[in-house]
Amino acid sequence: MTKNLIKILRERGYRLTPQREMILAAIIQAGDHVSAEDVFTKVQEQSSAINIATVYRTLDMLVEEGLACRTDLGIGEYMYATNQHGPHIHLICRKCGYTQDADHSLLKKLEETILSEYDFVADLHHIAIFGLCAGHQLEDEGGQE
Amino acid sequence: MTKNLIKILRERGYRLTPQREMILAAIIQAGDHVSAEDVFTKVQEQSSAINIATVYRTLDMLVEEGLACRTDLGIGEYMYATNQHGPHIHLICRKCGYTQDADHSLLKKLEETILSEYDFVADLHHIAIFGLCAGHQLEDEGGQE
DNA sequence: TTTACTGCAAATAATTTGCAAAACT
DNA sequence: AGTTTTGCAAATTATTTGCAGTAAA
Repeated sequence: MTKNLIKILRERGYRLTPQREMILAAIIQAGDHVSAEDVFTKVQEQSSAINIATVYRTLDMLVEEGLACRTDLGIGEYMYATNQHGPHIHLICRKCGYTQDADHSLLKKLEETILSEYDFVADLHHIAIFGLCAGHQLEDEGGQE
Repeated sequence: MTKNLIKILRERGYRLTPQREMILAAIIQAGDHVSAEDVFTKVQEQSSAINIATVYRTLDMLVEEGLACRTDLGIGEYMYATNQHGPHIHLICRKCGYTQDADHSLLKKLEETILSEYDFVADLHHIAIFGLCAGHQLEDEGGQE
């Protein structure tokens, strides 16, 4: 896994540094979306010799290279995941923040339609959809808690 | 339009201030998604007596009240629109930022499925979908520009 | 050796907040 | 009058950046 990504990066002219190895390992092991802070913390557990700026730079580089994706889950910070992390939909309750995953296959049709009708390749691997979870579907959505 | 929202706000116990009137008018007249800055600028054209903090506070209040929605279009700032702004999908090219709107009806099925299978009321009125526009669909998505 | 990469600390940039003054009801 | 709302300026927070030192290749 990690080896894979490292190899790709080297092929594309990037240098292999222990920081990058650790960051890659962390984001892959997480097996889920993680924030830059999450990665930073996780890496610090293994070695304290890393800087948050490096985490941001590496993460951005991975996204640039199409090896990871960056998703806004509405919590004020971007979340990252490698593309090896299976595609899915995030359903996020705007009242309580409760998050559940929905099956990605729901989007197959949408993806195809968008491509054929708008000539647009939708990147729906880790889309976030906001709304109301079962426990918060009262009639007055606008009411203050 | 504006009167409508004002009335609703008053019914909910909010006070009517010229600032709020101007902000409401601006966001409604825009007829599209606007940033807090956009609103601020627009309102300043009419009257210079308004502060950006008030714009943010009013916009947040409208979202809280369910009268407007806040969408992240991936440009580093949130965009706002009243719910009177017709629902649609934003297709945003991650290479060039080019944005086009797609018909919201594409999501009807998705919305229904999410509700029946996950008991989740998806708020898909102004969803943003990232991907690649017609001009940027090269085979190597990861290549650097 | 060469040039990319990192750490550090300061810079950004959007948004939020505390508090006293102003204004709606 | 009483309480909400505003303006102002400072605080926050996530992320970015300049630059000199460090380390892959």
